[in-house]
Amino acid sequence: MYAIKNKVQLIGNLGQFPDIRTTETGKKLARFSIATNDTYRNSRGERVRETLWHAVIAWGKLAEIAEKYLTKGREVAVAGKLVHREYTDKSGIKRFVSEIVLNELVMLGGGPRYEAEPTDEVEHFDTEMDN
Amino acid sequence: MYAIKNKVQLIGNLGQFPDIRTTETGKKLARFSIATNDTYRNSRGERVRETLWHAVIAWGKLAEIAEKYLTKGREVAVAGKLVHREYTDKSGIKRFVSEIVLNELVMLGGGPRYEAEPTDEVEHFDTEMDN
Amino acid sequence: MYAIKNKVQLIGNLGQFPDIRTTETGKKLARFSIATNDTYRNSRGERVRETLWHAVIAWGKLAEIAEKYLTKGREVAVAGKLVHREYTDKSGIKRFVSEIVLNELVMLGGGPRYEAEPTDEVEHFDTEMDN
Amino acid sequence: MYAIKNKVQLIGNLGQFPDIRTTETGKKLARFSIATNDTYRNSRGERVRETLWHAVIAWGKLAEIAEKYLTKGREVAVAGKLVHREYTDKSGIKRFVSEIVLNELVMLGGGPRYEAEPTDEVEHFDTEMDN
DNA sequence: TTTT
DNA sequence: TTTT
Repeated sequence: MYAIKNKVQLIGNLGQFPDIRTTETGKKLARFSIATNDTYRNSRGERVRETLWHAVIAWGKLAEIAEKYLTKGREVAVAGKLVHREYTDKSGIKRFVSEIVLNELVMLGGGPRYEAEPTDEVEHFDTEMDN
Repeated sequence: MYAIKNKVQLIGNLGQFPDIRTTETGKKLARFSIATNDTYRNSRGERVRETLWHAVIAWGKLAEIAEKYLTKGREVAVAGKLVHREYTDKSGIKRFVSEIVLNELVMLGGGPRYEAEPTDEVEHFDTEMDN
Repeated sequence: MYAIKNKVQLIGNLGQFPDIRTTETGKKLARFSIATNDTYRNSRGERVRETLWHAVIAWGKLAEIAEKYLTKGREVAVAGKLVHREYTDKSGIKRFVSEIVLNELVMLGGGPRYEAEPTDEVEHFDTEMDN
Repeated sequence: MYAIKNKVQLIGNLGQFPDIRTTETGKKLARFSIATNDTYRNSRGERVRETLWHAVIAWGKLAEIAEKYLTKGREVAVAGKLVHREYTDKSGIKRFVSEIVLNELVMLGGGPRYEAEPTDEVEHFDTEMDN
């Protein structure tokens, strides 16, 4: 994709450690969520905090970097392409999901800021996906 | 929103004339879809064309400009903020939608031209919105 | 400026504390340099480090925030407009300078944090400025 | 370069046909200027038109595309990296120049169209370049 | 002149 | 589910 025609860029923090998988064809993918935080004044003049959670996916080399370096809470800047997919969930309902396919990943701030608890790592995505 | 923290930018063409509405509080909104077109080579080395349709929403003055100047097929460059909303459809199913809340709109190519003033602060509304 | 038509964005570190001034008309301005750091492999396959220094200028409220919160070495993300000016130096030589007029400033990493409100419209001044 | 750390993006028109050269090492380069146009209201409330001219340089394949497809006046969207160079002019005066090293080039509006493949990594050359 |  |  010509990035200038479809470009998303986020600066925020990881909600969880990346979820790492490998496709049948041997390609690694990493999924994680990034929170962007905003504060603004609403119509009544009150300061409101808004957090948006964005689903991102990294493939190949970027997935490997995500696996090695990204930790829960980590501050990152990412850029990628906005895509929209359709899938059918377990109950047979057709659903849509929008996500950002990364092509850039820059770690910000100092080192890992989260001490990894011995894990009960939760999957955040129900569906299997093809490519 | 600090645009640098959550920024989407698209260059593409309108799929249809904008859909214009007015909220109960008298604010105008315009909704339309933008197609971004990509051609790339797939794993078998074939040229593939990919079109992605992105839902965008413009408020207030940008909505008025969209109403006046945007036409089906028009080439535009837009920038905005990526948001994700949840709603319940008519059949009671909870659905998610991702859309781009515009703060910039530039008309490209031929045809009548108007460049929307950038509205930096995305306007926030407390009111519920239908889909 | 329609930011989408002229947009620069940098993530890097301040070389020095901002230089703060006030124009005759009472407007505050802050000037500082941001280093962007890159490592790449050159044609001989050696890892090379490249640092670029960018001149930035912030006006009004952004200048006040820069004055209060920006420190030497601070990691920041900035966005603005690329401008080019011509001036005559002390020895009478005509010189050109390119700089980024900020409209967004986000502090990254640790340390005291304040996120500048985006000022969408770059402020324009008729007055001459020294360098 | 991680484009997200140093990114410039312009939408505007070419001032002239690109100037095409080839380095001693056989690499093609194209130089051209892009005008970005802005209208804003000055302190006296008058509408002012501002045109900024940006120097851009494209290497390799992008230079070839520029040579083949870019014409005077052509509307383009470009993205690249902001660099600053120092050189000594014919009269022995040390001068600075800022320019945008392209990694994306999209032709807009009417006319023959070709969309340059994005080259994410800016190519780096050890050789000196004249201006 | 920064940072990792 | 993050961060300040």
